[in-house]
Amino acid sequence: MKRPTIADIARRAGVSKGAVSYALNGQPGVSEATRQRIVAIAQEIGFNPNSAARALSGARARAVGLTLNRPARILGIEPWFMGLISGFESELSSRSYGLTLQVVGSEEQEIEVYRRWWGERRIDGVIVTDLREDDIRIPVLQQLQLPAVIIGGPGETGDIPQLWSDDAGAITEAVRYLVALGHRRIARVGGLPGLLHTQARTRAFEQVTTALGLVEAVTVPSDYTGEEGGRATRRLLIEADRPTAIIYDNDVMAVAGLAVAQEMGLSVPGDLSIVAWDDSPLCSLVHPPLTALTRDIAEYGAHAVRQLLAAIDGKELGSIEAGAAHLTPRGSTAPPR
Amino acid sequence: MKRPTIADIARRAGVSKGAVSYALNGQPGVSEATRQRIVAIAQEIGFNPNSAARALSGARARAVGLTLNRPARILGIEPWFMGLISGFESELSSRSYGLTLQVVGSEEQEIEVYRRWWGERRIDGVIVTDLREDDIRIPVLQQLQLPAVIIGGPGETGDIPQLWSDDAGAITEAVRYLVALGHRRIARVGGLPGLLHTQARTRAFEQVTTALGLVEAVTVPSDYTGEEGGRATRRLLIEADRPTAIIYDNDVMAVAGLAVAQEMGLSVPGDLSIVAWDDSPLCSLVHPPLTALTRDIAEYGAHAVRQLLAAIDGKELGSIEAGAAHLTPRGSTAPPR
DNA sequence: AGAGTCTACTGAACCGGGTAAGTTGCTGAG
DNA sequence: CTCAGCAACTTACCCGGTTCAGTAGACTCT
Repeated sequence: MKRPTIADIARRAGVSKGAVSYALNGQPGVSEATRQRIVAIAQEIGFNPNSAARALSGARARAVGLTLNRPARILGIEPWFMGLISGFESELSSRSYGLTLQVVGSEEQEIEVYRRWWGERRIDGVIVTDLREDDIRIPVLQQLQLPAVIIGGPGETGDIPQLWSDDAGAITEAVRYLVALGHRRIARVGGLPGLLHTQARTRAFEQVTTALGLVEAVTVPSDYTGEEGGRATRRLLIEADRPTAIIYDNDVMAVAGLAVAQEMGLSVPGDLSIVAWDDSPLCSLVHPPLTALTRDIAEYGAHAVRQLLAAIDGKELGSIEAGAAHLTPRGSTAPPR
Repeated sequence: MKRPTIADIARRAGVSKGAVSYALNGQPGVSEATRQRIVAIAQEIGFNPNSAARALSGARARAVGLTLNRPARILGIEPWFMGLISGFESELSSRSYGLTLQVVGSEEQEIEVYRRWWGERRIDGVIVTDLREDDIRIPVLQQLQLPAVIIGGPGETGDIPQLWSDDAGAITEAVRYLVALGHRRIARVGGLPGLLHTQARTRAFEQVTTALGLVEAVTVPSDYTGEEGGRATRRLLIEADRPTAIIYDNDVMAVAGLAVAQEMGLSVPGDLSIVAWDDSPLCSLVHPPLTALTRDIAEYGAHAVRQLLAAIDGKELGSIEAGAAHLTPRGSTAPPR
């Protein structure tokens, strides 16, 4: 089956290629009657503009890129990325932009992918996650002048727009809630310590626990995986004065922590209360269902795409703070026995 | 920063554009000395061929497409798709192909996406999942002559190559194992009944349970979500002669089933044994860890991509049966009390 | 020596859109 | 009547690769 081109439409409409292009793109230069005739023909023969030809002349690829820097076995179970992707899509598909994905193994590889995408003109912009201190990806993006939006932070990103949420406020709410229930020994199992949003959470956790006079409110660094989250939990629970509540930096570690508690014969929430960061179906799936810090990840992703498309169009929206996560109490939190 | 083109290389090397193209693509027509000089210059200035220009002349977009037909909230937690994607990537990135993703809401929408991708020449082929009986996507793919590989089945797909695994063998192994442990009342919570591989599993489950003389070995249809899986489990466990073992068609439903059992005060594996289909970190995350039917999903995906790239190159590999899943016993199965 | 062959290129067309510049034909003002 | 001005086009070139049809020069063969 041959793909229809604007030349086919032009022939059938008895006009030139240029007129067809003007008509289909809503540009002035054709009469309303001709435009409607051309649009009707395009509809009829099922015309879709060749994206390569368009990209070649218009310099717009109509696609954005996303790299996933996580080992394969974690990706599958991390609801976070898929939630983001769904959010991206909802915004992209309505403007008929594509999403190009690439799994990478390191930040260096990620940079290589950005360079290649840029050189190939494959994408118009990228969405960057996992912002770090002195992030080595930022100077590359600036040098390439590749439109980008960074999710995570806040941090120093030069003129690259960011999107972050008020993690400090959320964690403060969670700690206050646990204290109100009567907990005094609260611990936290953190995400990758190198990430800026993890650091922001750690600082906020320290501040609020100090302010409330909680002793031994430690953060155990971890890496978002179930294995590490479980190990960290075990280390916390074998202490003589073990915590009565643990806040986890993601849902996967929280579920792993729940399993460790059960394995050690502790009842949740009787002996241990659990709060997960980032609500996902996973939290409602287990027994007891987990109290979580909920935020709309898909909406978060959609927001990032809107910022990116604006940047691509040359309209800088600047950095934006999205709504903070809020506490969704479920069965995993209760007053300590 | 200006993107380097072959014209830049040609100027610096003192040859024509054509010679540069031959040199970089390993075509005959340039001397070895010239080729090395050109490659060195390309390296030095960081040249990447413009993918649009390439697609426009060579008719190869160097990208493959994947649609995800699941509601957003399920996608995040279904390790299956992300596992597949990781597998795709490992094979695609080594040949510097891209992966274009699109979330869709229905098969009709999925077909629209295929038509658009084809018209736009955005991709060279697609990977199709969730094969159904009399699948309406197949005639469209054939009409468009869009190279494709179908994951799932086996079923009638005309000349479109398929990739499937021996689900019948795997489920037979699981049932035999449970019977060997002493179980006589075994139930199954199935996936979406419309999918061909679900039907194959259902038939095989019926056959093996009949052959072993198990009465009341029912399959409760479900939809792969935790909610539905939990509901189906509850329905099974309130029966007077409730099953002592349940096989679930995916890991998410199995975890939900475990939670329901715990919520009803049943011990796993004491009162109820659980087997999950498709092993993922999720199965090892919960307590007790779930016995699962393990297969290498990433390898499965990589295999599909190899088939697809062969089809794109005009070399039909035909339909292939991948290795069957095998049983990984963990703490969720034991002899019934 | 002259014809034929081969290597190593060059030049130009081509892919399918976008768009600046040019060309009509018509209207209306002076 | 003439000419400016405008709408409604057409023409032609551009994007950056690939590829086919030459062609110059070296080399071989008789």
